Amino acid sequence: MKTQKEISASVISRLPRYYRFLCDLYSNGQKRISSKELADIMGFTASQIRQDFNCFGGFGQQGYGYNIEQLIGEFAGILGLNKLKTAILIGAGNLGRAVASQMSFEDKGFKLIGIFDCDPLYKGIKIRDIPISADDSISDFCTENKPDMAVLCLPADKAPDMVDLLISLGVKSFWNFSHYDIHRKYPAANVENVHLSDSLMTLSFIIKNSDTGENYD
Amino acid sequence: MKTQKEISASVISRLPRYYRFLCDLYSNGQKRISSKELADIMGFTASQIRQDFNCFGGFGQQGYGYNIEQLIGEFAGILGLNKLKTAILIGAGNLGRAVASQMSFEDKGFKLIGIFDCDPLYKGIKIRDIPISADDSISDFCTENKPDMAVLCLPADKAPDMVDLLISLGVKSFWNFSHYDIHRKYPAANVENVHLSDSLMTLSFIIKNSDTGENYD
DNA sequence: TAGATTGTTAATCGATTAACAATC
DNA sequence: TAGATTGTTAATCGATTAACAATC
Repeated sequence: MKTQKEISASVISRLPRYYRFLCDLYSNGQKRISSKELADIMGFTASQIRQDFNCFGGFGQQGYGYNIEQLIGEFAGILGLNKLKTAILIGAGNLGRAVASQMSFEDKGFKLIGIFDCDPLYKGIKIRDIPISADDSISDFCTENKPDMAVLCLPADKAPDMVDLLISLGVKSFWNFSHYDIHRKYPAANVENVHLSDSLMTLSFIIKNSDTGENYD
Repeated sequence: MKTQKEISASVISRLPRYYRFLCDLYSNGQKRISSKELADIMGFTASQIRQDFNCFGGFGQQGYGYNIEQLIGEFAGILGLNKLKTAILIGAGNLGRAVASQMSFEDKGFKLIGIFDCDPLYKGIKIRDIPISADDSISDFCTENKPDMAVLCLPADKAPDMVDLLISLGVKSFWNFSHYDIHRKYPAANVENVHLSDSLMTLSFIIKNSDTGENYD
């Protein structure tokens, strides 16, 4: 097993995109692709694509290009999508329910095994066959089921205590939709933040700057 | 009005974060901050913060630091949050309803003025006092109300036609939760993509690499 | 074989960090 | 004034692009 060393943040940020575009191409029936062609589709340079791919190994063939099906397999491995990870959802509000019902966790190797909310209103309602449970059952559930990851869809003010609890119960990874900065207190935790409001502010910035006549594409 | 020139993508990506942290500090009652202190909180270097701020002007005072309230005002202006932009939501499924009901559009200068879905099941249901309308009323609505931005919460297969329609109706900006690549066909459009599945794959990658013993924080 | 395209090294470009004079 | 901290220039570092020999 080859040890990956020092993959830069820039490269990492492009990996899911490669996977996504390659899956699209494959489902359109395409079998092979050159770095040049992929570059045109994705808006990168061919050089960059070859550099990125060669962080992980020589997947191509001179004079031919890359086999798309093989590449998809390689990237699935690189991203760890084939590795089973159990997940729980904390917070069954609008966003939590949307994430639980729409996100294809399975495609990424995650299995959702529990949903929790402090509001008794939701208790017993099922999403994808998983009943929403009360917050106070989290400890027992985690002790028994040892989930790997928690999706945090709860308000920022409730997040700190919840993270303390989950960390103490052995949860090491977080998909964090709240605005609580987990890394500050727990630098060793695996954290991926989703800040929808940051994204909307970025759009606001883009719009403002396009309005002033600066071109922006 | 000073023309902004050449703000790099790296700087832009940090702007919402600055705004968010500064608002937090302000709501905690803090009045001033030095680049050093902000750097410690945000995990940046003080140098970088001063460089970033000075893309937009000299907001600080030697020997004192930065006035937080003033900075928030500056960043609101930079991000265009004070500029009113009207928005419509396309797609009132789980995710669309979550975004419509939870996102504070107003804080970012956006006003949600219409919600549309092709499923007649939703017709008439109100979210935040805005009734969900049928898809076929979009043309008339846009002609009359000229929305600036559309939030796309519809499936990728329906996105291309919808974007064609919206562009033809004068919509120039998109907050795009679908996986359709708008920029490819419309490079001049203002687009901010939200790819939740990319984010989840990134977490999968982080988890996989933490498991192999590589440390990752 | 000839043509195409990779893998990889070298060159360029840009972003981050360090340093320090200016100044509040 | 002395101390602190900015604004800004210079140095470093890393990422992207270009080039080309290797090879299918």
